[in-house]
Amino acid sequence: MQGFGLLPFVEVKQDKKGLFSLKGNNGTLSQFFRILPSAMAKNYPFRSVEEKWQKIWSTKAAHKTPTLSGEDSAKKCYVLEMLPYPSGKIHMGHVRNYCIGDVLARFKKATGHKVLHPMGWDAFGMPAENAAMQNGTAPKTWTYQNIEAMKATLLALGVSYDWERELATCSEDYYGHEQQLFLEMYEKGLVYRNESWVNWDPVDNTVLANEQVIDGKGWRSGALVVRKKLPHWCLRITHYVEELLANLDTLGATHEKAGWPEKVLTMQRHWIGKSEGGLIQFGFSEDSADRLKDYKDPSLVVFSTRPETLFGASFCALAPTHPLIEFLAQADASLAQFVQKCHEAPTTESTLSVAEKQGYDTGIRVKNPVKPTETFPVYAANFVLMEYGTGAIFGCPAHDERDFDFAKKYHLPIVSVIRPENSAEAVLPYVETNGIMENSEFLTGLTVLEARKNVLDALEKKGDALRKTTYRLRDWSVSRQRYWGCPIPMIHCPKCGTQPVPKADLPVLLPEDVDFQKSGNPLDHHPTWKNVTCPQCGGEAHRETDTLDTFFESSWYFLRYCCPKATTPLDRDAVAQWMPVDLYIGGVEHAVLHLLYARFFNMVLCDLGYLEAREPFSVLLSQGMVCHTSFQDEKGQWVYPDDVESLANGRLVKKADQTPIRAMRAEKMSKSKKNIIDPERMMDTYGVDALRIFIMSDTPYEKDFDWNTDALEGSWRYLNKMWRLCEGVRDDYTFSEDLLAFSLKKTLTQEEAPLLLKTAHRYLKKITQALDQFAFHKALAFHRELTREIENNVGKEAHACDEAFLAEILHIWCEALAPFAPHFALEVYATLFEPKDACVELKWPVLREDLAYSETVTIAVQVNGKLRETFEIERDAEDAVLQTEGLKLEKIQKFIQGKKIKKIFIVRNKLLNIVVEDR
RNA sequence: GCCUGCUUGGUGGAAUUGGUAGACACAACAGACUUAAAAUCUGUCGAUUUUACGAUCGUGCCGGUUCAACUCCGGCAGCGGGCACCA
Repeated sequence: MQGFGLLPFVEVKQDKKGLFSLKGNNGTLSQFFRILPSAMAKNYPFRSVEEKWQKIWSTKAAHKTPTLSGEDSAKKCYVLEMLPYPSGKIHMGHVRNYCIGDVLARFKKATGHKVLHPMGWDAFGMPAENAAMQNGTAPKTWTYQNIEAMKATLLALGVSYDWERELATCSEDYYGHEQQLFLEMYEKGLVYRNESWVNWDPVDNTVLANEQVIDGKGWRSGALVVRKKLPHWCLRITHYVEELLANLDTLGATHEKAGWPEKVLTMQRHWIGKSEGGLIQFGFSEDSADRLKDYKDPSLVVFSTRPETLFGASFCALAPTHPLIEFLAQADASLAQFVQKCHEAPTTESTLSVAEKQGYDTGIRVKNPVKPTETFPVYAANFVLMEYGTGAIFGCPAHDERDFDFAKKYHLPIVSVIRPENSAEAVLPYVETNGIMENSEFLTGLTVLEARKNVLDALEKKGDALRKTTYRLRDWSVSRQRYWGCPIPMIHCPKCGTQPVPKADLPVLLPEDVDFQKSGNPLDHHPTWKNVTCPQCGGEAHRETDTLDTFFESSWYFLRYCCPKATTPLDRDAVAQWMPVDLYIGGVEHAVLHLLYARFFNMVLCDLGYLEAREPFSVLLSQGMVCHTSFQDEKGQWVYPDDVESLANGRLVKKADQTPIRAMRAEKMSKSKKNIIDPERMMDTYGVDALRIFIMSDTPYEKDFDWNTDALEGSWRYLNKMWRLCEGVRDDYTFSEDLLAFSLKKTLTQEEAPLLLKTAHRYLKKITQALDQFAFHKALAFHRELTREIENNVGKEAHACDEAFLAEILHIWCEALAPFAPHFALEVYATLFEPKDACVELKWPVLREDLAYSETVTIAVQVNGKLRETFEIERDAEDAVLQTEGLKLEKIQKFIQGKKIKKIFIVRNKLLNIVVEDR
């Protein structure tokens, strides 16, 4: 039957199953569509498909890590996602993280890499103890219950983890080995015990991290936090500071290779905070000698990065905890009072920074080392930190804002010693370092940098200075007065002092009969656990009751994944095979602490002989947060998105009582603001693959992601549409097993290949490139375009595209989707090509590079840089041909008529710009 | 305050790294199918202007380089992130 007149050309055909379909190729009916009984227009049955493939993966051990032989080493690929804390439920942030990791792991595996893709649990930490205090569940029970629940969700998500390598950091096996590593570090001199100031909660009897101090009060007890000196176990991360800093330069991304984001490298550089300067000695003035005759040091040592400003110095300021201040306070009650006041003030660095600058004139005076006739006062000051430099500074008010404020407050002289290069006088404080020295005797007239070198040379010669580099980074205090952590394997003996636990006695196990109702560290008031005999003298001794900071566990878990069953902490060969991690994916919130500690550990373990690669993570992908609008009711209470209803007039009300709701801006999903979407509910409603596709769509991985359930539904519709497309194909075609093999073997020229095959290869190339650049959202956009091409052409071109070619096209289409939607892709693959389900994961399609470009190109024609017309021409046409063709165009003629052509610019295969005289 | 990013339709975002701005989606609107709805399919969707063909403007703002600028340079504004008495 054929149409005529205004009716489109239509062909009605009846297929094998007796269904009718219409084919048309008119503009209004360009779509191939099918008349289907409503029962046939069914959706992708995600539940059964997911269940089926997850079962197959598990029984066939599809995600087991391959063993590597020698020649495989170039093909190894270690894909790692930051291990989660088992808080109880998988949240959307996790889903995003693990989807990125899984797409990469599956893509790498499909392209022939030998992939290690493990998962585990960062299982020690406070929430488990809080749960114990609140509901009496033992931390261990609570933690393992959570692990079980979260693991079930991850399995349901279809993430390709090798679960045989799963580890929980709270297991004896893991922390026992960790204790051994701790002892080896101790033997190497990398562990020491130190007294330092901590935030102490006097009600809970525990140390608080800075983040746990809120407005100077303990976050749990509400008690006023005090500073307390406490013995701590510390790790000498500062021994590695130069390497930690220098290697950052090698980690960045280049044209040739991916690397770490520049942002993270910058943050680590700042955290390390290297500054070069000098230690400068200030002698005490003669009139102070009397008060200082019993003081241990004959002079005051100050660290400065700006020694060239010494001629403008007018005071020294010391930390309240500086030994000189402590010494003077013994004889000066009001100084002691001032020091006391400083100690009581809120103690976090952020609250310190807003506090007013306060000083106390000690009455002591020091001599200016470059001008010994001049003396100036020594203050105790609340803004000087004992932890940085020497805990003492000299102030040059003219060239430092803080010193300027201080000098004004206490009426100290302000003398300019640097003037800007181009003007006679600076607006003070002048803090720039480009300038010329003035009022500085032998330095006057020099540039700042010359003066700095000069003055240090001069002072060093006299023995009054020593060049020195200081860092912001401090040694890592790993002690926590907590129960649910790795016990520090040390013993305190009243006779022999502190002794390491003999390695044969490891692991030091956590006791399980613990009382959480008393405040303080449960290990400390356990009746028997800490009683032990001294390994040296055999006398009565007691265990260290501090446990390790949980960052300790996360600093080496990625190494243990290489050899999870090893009887030593690490198996050198296995680690050498897999390390470094090729792709590390996680949240940017770990940019500094975790990633710095892990790098440090990696270096230490190299030096302990466990591995060779000094940097653990080659490429770091830091993903953005998952955000959602948060809602508040009239009373300012947070409301779950699920409890909010949008009325026809656009207003928002509470479902329960129809009271108005206010929508706040989108921010990171968090329990406290209730702006959370439960991944499991989304998986139940739309299926896992829809969720996986959605979370990888639209937004680049590194940016924050605004949750949008409508758009998730769009991904679900996309899967249904593809599902229907496949049903149509199945009705029309049967692909024999040798068909594809035949097609792939065949070499094809541009002329032989049907258009759709060329299109498929063009998109395959784009999708592959996008994935190589981690542009997942673009890969999916291209896949949608490919789907549309297939949809628009498969019916129409049935005779022009024989079955072998179509088989190849559909292979590309299905395999390119597999990393994103593995269940769907496998099911489609199985129903089209592989009815026996023999295939448990798909290979990446083979690209026919020579077909991946079309033989014609569109040339844009511009006149004076403005687009006026386009035309089609065969690829790689000569410039002269392009020019003639372009100038021939009617529209172009209109624009250049009667004007003189000045110049013509030609970009091969792209564009033609005709520059004419403009009148 | 210092250091960093970022700024493109109603929204998320593309743009082969200087060469056709708005791919692909979400939302919205219109139409087809349907008794109706849902689903599905089709179309429209930066602004101004034009009956129409089209034209002009348009990538936070101002200026520059260039045949050609979202892209490069200089200045400004806004938003986000990191660090914050660091001597």
